[in-house]
Amino acid sequence: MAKENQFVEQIADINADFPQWYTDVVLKTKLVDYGPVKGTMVIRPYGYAIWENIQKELNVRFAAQGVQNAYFPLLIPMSYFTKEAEHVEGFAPEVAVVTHAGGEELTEPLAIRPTSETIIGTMMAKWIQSYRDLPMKVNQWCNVMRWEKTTRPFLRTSEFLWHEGHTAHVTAEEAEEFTLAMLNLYKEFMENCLAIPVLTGRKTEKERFAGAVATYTMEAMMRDGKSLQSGTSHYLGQNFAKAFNIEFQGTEGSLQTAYTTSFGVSTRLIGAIIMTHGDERGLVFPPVVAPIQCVIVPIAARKGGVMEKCEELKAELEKAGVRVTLDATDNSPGWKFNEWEMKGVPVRIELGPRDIEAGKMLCARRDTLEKVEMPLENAADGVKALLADVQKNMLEAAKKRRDERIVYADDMQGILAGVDAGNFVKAGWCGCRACEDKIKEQTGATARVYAEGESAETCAVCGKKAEHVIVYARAY
RNA sequence: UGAGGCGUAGCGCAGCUUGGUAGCGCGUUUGGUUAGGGACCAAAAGGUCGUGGGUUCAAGUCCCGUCGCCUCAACCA
Repeated sequence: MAKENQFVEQIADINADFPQWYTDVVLKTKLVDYGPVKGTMVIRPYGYAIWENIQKELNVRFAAQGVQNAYFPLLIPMSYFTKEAEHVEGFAPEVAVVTHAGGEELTEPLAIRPTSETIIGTMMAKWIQSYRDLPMKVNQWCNVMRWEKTTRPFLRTSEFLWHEGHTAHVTAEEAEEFTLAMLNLYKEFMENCLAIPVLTGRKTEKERFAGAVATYTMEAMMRDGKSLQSGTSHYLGQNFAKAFNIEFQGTEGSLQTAYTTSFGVSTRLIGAIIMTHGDERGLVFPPVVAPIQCVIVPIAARKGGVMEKCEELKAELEKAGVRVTLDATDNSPGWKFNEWEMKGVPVRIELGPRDIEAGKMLCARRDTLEKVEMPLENAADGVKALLADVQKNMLEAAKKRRDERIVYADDMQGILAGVDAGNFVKAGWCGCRACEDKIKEQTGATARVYAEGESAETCAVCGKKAEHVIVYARAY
């Protein structure tokens, strides 16, 4: 029992102190470390592998939508930002600027990109002349920098990795349609790859991206009931196209202005995975993006034939495309069980002399902590089926946890009580900014997303006729 | 930027009230015994106590400054 407590002390209690649990778990599992500059993080191999898996999954989906990868420069002339009034106002406070280079002061300061609409808009203006050049769909995987006041690994760092897709279209309808197509692409990816259910829909004016006509979001519920904006897709209308002169000749010869979109998800998604699925033992990774999908723990490893059999099994699983590791360290089996559970590996195989003799292996799944015996024969098939079931079960479990915590309220008291209890709260809204501000002021909750297709009688704040239903939650 | 907390070995901490030889646990290294839920024995390595100044015969400890980190609020993916 004393030993048990010793283990528990390694990470904070997830229920008692969620923020501390989060910090403990990301550091102790070696996903990330702090960089020397405040707000920066080092993404360590175990964490970066998740990002690479996310990239792989998204790239396939982008390609299917005709989006091509490219790369644009890190440094953007400051003057580009001033071309779109709302955009510059929204980002000015958090832009880092290079003023000196080569030992001299620059004639024009250079912004380190906080996002690339301005430079990509400039380049698109150069590349687009005819309706035949449209639609143009590019994406880049890159880092961006936003000088944030307070930071947390993955969730909010000064520098972070993301992808940003940018498209230009002939008509508003086509651009809007594409904006929603990307939102749906994200939703499918979140559910099938990360096992994270999301609420999708439009943001209120207040929460809209600086310079967009409409911002669509996906909101995920974390273990503590708070919401995490996990990705956005923006319909930019002609705001940027006009500012950067993205113009083309149409079929009938007249000069027209394009309609543009942008969309992105970031390394914040790694934080979302951790805070959606994690438990008192540590991380729980969905198999599709898990850096290691299966770990083999040899039991009584020095006994004859055990390591050989483990190596054999490892080779078989590798051949079948399973990301597998054999833990050949000298640590005790119990130590390894706890370690790999903390690291969130979806399936663990325990293989000892007794199993080998019986032609079996013991498989422990991380999501439910159940152990099942499986035949060693055709082990890869069994493991792959188990991984698939873990993936499916994780989404279902997360969806169930979330749905139990979506409640309705019809006044301010109800919203406050709801978010205090760690819920998403749906409530009627008249549509005015004053009521939206008042909710934030009095409850700390913000309007996360419109609950589309739902209706309510009255606004929870002013009691006037409700025009919309809003999902309110406290957010990261 | 406001409020609180913390900087002592790789990690977690004690020591500070009342100044007097730098400590504990974990980890690491070496050798051995172990092995189905964080094993054990023995030996060893590892510190300008965040940093600058002051008080003192003497500062991890007292005083002043400064830097950094964490949590909570405001801003944000």
